[in-house]
Amino acid sequence: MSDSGLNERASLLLKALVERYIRDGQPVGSRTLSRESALEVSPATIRNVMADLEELGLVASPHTSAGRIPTAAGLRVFVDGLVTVKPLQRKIAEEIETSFAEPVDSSQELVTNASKLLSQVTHLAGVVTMPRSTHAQLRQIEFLPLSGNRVLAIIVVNSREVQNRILNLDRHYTESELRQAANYLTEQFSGNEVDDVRDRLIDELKQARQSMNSMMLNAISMAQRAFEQGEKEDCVIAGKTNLMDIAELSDVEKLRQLFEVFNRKRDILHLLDQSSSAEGVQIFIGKESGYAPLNECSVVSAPYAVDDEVLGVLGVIGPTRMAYERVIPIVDVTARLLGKALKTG
Amino acid sequence: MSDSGLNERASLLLKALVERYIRDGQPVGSRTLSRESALEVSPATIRNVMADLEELGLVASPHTSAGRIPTAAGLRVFVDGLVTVKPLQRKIAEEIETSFAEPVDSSQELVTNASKLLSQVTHLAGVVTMPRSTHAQLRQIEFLPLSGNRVLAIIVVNSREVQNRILNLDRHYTESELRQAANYLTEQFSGNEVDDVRDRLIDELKQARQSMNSMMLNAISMAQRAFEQGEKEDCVIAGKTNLMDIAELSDVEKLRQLFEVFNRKRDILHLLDQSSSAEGVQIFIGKESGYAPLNECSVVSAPYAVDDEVLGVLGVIGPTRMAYERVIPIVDVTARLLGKALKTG
DNA sequence: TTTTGGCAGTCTGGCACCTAGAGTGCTAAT
DNA sequence: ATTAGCACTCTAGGTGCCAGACTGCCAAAA
Repeated sequence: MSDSGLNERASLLLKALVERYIRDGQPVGSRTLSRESALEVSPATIRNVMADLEELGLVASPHTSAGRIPTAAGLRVFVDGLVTVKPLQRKIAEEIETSFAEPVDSSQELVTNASKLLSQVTHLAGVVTMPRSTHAQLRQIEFLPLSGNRVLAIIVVNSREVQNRILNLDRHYTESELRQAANYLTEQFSGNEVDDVRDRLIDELKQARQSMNSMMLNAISMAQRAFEQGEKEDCVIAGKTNLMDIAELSDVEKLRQLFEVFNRKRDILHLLDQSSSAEGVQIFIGKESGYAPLNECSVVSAPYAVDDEVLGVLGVIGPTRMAYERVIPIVDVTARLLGKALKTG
Repeated sequence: MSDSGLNERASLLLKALVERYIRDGQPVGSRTLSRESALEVSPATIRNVMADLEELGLVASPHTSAGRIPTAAGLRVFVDGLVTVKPLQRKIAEEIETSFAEPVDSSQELVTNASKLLSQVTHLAGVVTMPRSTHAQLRQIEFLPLSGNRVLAIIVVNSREVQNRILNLDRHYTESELRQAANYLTEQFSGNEVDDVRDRLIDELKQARQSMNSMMLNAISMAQRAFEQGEKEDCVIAGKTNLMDIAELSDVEKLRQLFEVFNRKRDILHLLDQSSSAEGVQIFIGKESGYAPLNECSVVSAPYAVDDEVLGVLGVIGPTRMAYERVIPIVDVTARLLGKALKTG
C-alpha cells in the first residue's frame, strides 16, 4: 500500500479520514483525526497535511468551518492502496455458503439468488448479469404444434437450461413432420455449442438449398428462427430499496432518476461489461461510471467465470461512502462461488 | 348523483373543492371556491357550508388559517356520487387500442404490457394480476430427459401457455419410457381442464395402485408432481417510479415502505382480490385498503373476465388526490380489453 | 330565515438577526 | 518540523417580526 506520491503520514491520515467519513458521513475535523489516527500529532499539524491533501484534490471541505470529506479522487486513492480489506465475518461467510448450497432449477434462479444474497449481506443493491451462454451445449430440440401455424420450439441446453420460443410459421406442419424435424436436428447438432449451431444453421441454409430434401430444409429454417431471437441480454437487480436510506440521495429527484436507470437495464449492463475484462474486483467511484444518475454512487463489481472463461459480472451499487473493506471480499467470494455453482449445474 | 345526505349546494361545493384540491394539492379557501364554483354565493356563505362539511367529517383544515382539504370520507362521497367521469380522450383511447393490437407470445406478456400501459396513460403505478388459469385446457404433456434422474416436464395449456417444470425423480427413466408416459398422459387428459386433471391425478393415484401397470403409475405420479407446484400467484407492477413524484410521499421513509410492499407482492395481490368479486371499477381510498403503507394512496381497480368469468384484477395505485375522473374510465376500458385479448389468445 | 359584509383573530412562510459551536488558516514560538 | 494560540468564517438553530391568507362570528340586509 501507500504508493500514490504521498508520504506515509499523509497516507495514514487520508486513510483514517476516509474510514471515519465512511462510518458516519460527516466531515472530519483535525481534532477528531488527531484523536482517531494512531499518529501522535497535534491538530495543527494535521491541518497542514490536510491543506496539502486539499491541494492534491483528495479532500475538500464543504465550507470554511467544516472538516474535510474525501473527494472521488481521494476515495480512489483509498481503495487503490490504503484500504485494509477485512476478512469475511464468519456469519456472513456462512450465509453466503448456505445460499449457494440451495438447490436450483435454472441458472436464472441461481442469478436471482446471488443478487438477493449480495443485497442482503451488504445492505446495498445487488446486481448480477445473466451468464453468457457461450459454451452452452445443445442437448435437444423439440417442436410441439400449437394452434394454427404456430409451433413451440423447446431448446434444451447443457443440462439445466430450457428455452421456449413460439414460432409463427408460413404453413401448418403435422405432428410427424415436426417430430422428424426435431429428431433430425437433435441428431445433427446435439453436443455442439449453441453459437456454433447458430452459425452452421445459417451456412447450411445458404449453401445447400438444392441438395436437401424439404423436410431437412424446413427443420433447419425453423431451428434458425428459434435461435435467432437470441438471448435477451439482461441482469437482475435486488434490494433497490436499500438505496432509499442513504442520505446522499435524500433528494427524491435523484432517487427517481436512479430508479429509472434500474428500469432501463441496458445502461447498467453496459457499465458492468467494462468490468468483465478485468481480473478480480473492480470499483467505480462516483462519476467514474460515466452515468449521471450514478454520480453519487459507487459500484463494486467482479466478473464470474467457469473454467477461466468469464460468463458475466456481478456486484453491488451503493453510496460512494460504502464500507469498501467489507464489500470487496463479499463481492469477491460471491463471484467465485457463483462461478463454481454454474459449473456443477 | 348527490345522495349522501347533503343538500345540493353542499354537494356542489364539495365537488368543486375536491376537484380543485385534486388539481393542485393545496388547501382550498372560501374565496377561491366562491370564484370556482358555478354557484353565485359569497365566501361567507361558503364558510358556513364548510363548517357543516367539517362537522360531517368530509373536509378538514390543516390549521386555523388555511383552506379546507377533503378527508378520506370526503373523497369517498366524491367518487361515490359526485364525480363526473370524463369520457376517454381520443388520444388515450388510441394508445390503449394500439397497445392491445400488438401481437404477444404469452398471457404473461399480455399482462406486462397492460401494466405498463396503465402506468403510462395514468402517470401512476399500474398493477395487473396474472390471470387465474382455471378453464385452462391441457393440450399436451412432454417429458424430456435431463442429466441424472432429472426430467423436464413441459405442459402446454390452451394454445399459448407453456410451463416447464424440472422433476428430480427417484430413478433414471429411459427416453422411451418417458415418451410412453407422455403419450399416455396426453391421450388420457388432453382437452380437460388443468384443475380437473390435477384432481383426477390424485384420485387415480390413490384408488388404482394395483390395477395399473407400472408405466402408467409412473406417468401419473410424474404428472402429479409436475402439477402440484401449482401456479405461483403473482402480479406485475409497472411505473413505480411515477409514485416518487407525488408530494404526499416526499417523505423518503414512506416511499421506502411503499416500495417494500411492492416487493412483497402477496399483500398487493390480497388487496386486489377483494375487488375480484365486485362488478366494474372499485376504489379504495387511503386506509380503506387496510395496508398501512398504502395509507396515503388510493387504488382504482377492476376485475377482468373472459366469458363472464373473472380471471384477475387490474388497476392503478396513486395518491389519494389522483384524477379519478380520468383514471376510472381508463381502468375500466383496459380491463375490458384485457379480457377480450385473453379470449382470442 | 338565509345570506352577506365586516372585523378581529390565528396561523404560516419568509426575512432579518443573533449566538454558540466547530473548525480553519496563519503566525510566532519551540 | 511541529505546535500553541488567536482571529476569522461558516453553519445550525433560535427568536422576533411582518405580510398574507383564511377563518369564525356577529350584526345587518334580503
